[in-house]
Amino acid sequence: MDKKKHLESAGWRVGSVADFLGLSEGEAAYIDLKLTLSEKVRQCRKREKLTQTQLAQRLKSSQSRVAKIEAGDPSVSLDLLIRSLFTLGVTKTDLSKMFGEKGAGHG
Amino acid sequence: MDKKKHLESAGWRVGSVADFLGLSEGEAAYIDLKLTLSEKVRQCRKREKLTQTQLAQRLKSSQSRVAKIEAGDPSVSLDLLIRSLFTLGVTKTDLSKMFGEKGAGHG
DNA sequence: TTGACATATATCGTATTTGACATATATTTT
DNA sequence: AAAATATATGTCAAATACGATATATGTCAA
Repeated sequence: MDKKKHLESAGWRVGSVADFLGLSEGEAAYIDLKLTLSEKVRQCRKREKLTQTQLAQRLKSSQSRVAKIEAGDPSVSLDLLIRSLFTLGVTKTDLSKMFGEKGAGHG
Repeated sequence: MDKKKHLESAGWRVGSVADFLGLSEGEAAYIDLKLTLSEKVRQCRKREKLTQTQLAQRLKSSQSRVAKIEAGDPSVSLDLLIRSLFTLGVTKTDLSKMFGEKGAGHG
């Protein structure tokens, strides 16, 4: 987790953040994954040169929900995140690579 | 291909092929992914030698829902599937491998 | 500045997903 | 065999995720 490193370098004692918030390892990983994928949706949408409205049409959703997808809003499910990526042409193999890397890959 | 059989027995409304009912390519990939992950949940749970009831406790869910997770029931979200895997100790890297190894380039 | 377009945020009625429960059916143990 | 344990299936009210809509803010060109 390089998010952890980042927090640590900012002075947080991060080994215990999840505990402090009452989050299990699994819950933390789940939240972390959702944030990672929300960034990927924005990346892929821009790569395809689509507006949020255009992506929303393909998803049969709305611009406001796409905005929430990309903002990492907690009301957005993993289902919608992954369907968004599939709709943007991402394959399972591509997704696989996304899981391995993290964020913008600076590190 | 017995995947379709499996899908049908699990209650998915899968027509003869993924096409002529409005099942887009993205939607088909999404359903396929869910089925793959449901199998992984059972594998991982058994590897950990847990009962459905024990896993349900860790998930703060119920035995019947865990049964549905593993049966590939359509009422089970990707969120719950992936939270289950994380709860079973699967890492993002492990998940990455799951995505890669199956159905990536189906005919 | 204005106007046109893109994105963010809030609310709301609806649809889906949820845990809980009951109960049926394996499966294992004694 | 029966008892104990594990898993499957169906139902349902409540929680939550949804698309739609309105509106605010941002961006960029005329």
